[in-house]
Amino acid sequence: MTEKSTRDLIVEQADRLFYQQGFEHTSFADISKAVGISRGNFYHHFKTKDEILDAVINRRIANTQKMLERWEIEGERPEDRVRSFINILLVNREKIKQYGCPVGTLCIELAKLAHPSQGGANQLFTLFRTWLRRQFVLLGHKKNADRLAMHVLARSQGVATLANAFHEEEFIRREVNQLCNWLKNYA
Amino acid sequence: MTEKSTRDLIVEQADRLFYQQGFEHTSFADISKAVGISRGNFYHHFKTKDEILDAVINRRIANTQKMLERWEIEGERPEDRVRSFINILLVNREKIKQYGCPVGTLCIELAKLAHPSQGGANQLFTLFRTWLRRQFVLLGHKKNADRLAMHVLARSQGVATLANAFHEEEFIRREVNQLCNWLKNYA
DNA sequence: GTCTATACGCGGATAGAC
DNA sequence: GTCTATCCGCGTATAGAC
Repeated sequence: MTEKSTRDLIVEQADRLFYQQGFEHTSFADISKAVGISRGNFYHHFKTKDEILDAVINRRIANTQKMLERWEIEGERPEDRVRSFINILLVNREKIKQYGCPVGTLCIELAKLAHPSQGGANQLFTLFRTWLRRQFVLLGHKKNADRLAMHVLARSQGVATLANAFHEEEFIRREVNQLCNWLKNYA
Repeated sequence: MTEKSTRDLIVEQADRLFYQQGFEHTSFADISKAVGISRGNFYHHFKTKDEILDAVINRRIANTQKMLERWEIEGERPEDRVRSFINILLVNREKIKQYGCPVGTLCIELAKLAHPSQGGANQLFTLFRTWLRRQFVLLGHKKNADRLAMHVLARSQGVATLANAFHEEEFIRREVNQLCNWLKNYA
């Protein structure tokens, strides 16, 4: 069991704080306090805040890829795998009600900031899009695979946004069930 | 034709800038520059930035109410009115691709900031929710009216978020058509 | 690698003249 | 009502000791 490097700890805490408080609203002081190091030490690992953001995005991309691979292995049939995706709305419902979807909210924030790392954040969406598309191809919907992938993505984003605003658990359950029913038409 | 007061001009420009750049990212300097007044003059009209935010939210609430009333009058049948709502995704597609949905993105930002005006921003969602619910009641779906209203809201939010990330006009058109088709089941 | 001290600019907010 | 001048704290970033 190798110990986590300070750098890893910084990225880990920044990841959490960017999600919970937003990128711009999170200061170096917040992160250094969370990690338990001085602000000065910080700059030994990252020169700018934007560098931390890129590290956080890369971390999220790596974690997402691992998760998608896991779903690919665990889900026997493609429809089971798509259901794994839909179900994160339920699995993470508490966090979503508080902070929204980590992918959607970051992309939205970076778009408003006209931030250079927008593309990196959007890659997270693309990861899901490509993975979902593959599942629909496997289900025999090659021609409409991308259309169907985007539809599932959009539905789940909408649920996350309204769950964040209204905090209604029943709403999430209902929409998840509905989306799973919709999926049956293509399985 | 009465002239616009400076106060109105401030709220108008703040409204635009909060939408385009986000609330936190917009500074007093940005707003005063847009209005063409000095920063000091500013405080004659608003004591704090939060006061401007509240004024912007109230302006949006008033404008939304007017729009909903207009749709109520213009749309003969309830299904026409719901279609007016769905169609704003197309009417405002350029702005949505650039800045997302004004309601959704503000609510998400204020949630991350744990801002006291969250409730005010969420009221904008409630306005649409209540209005949509009434249309579904008129369509004879009294029991499921709120469920259907939330479904339409969620779908449109999801489309806005992905349109912002991917900038794909075809995606918006497709989803709007699909949602209009879905609506036919209830009309 | 980690710390303390510090520079520097910006954003929010105030005072007071005109 | 509008302006200029100014204060103050915070946030990013740097220098340099240990």
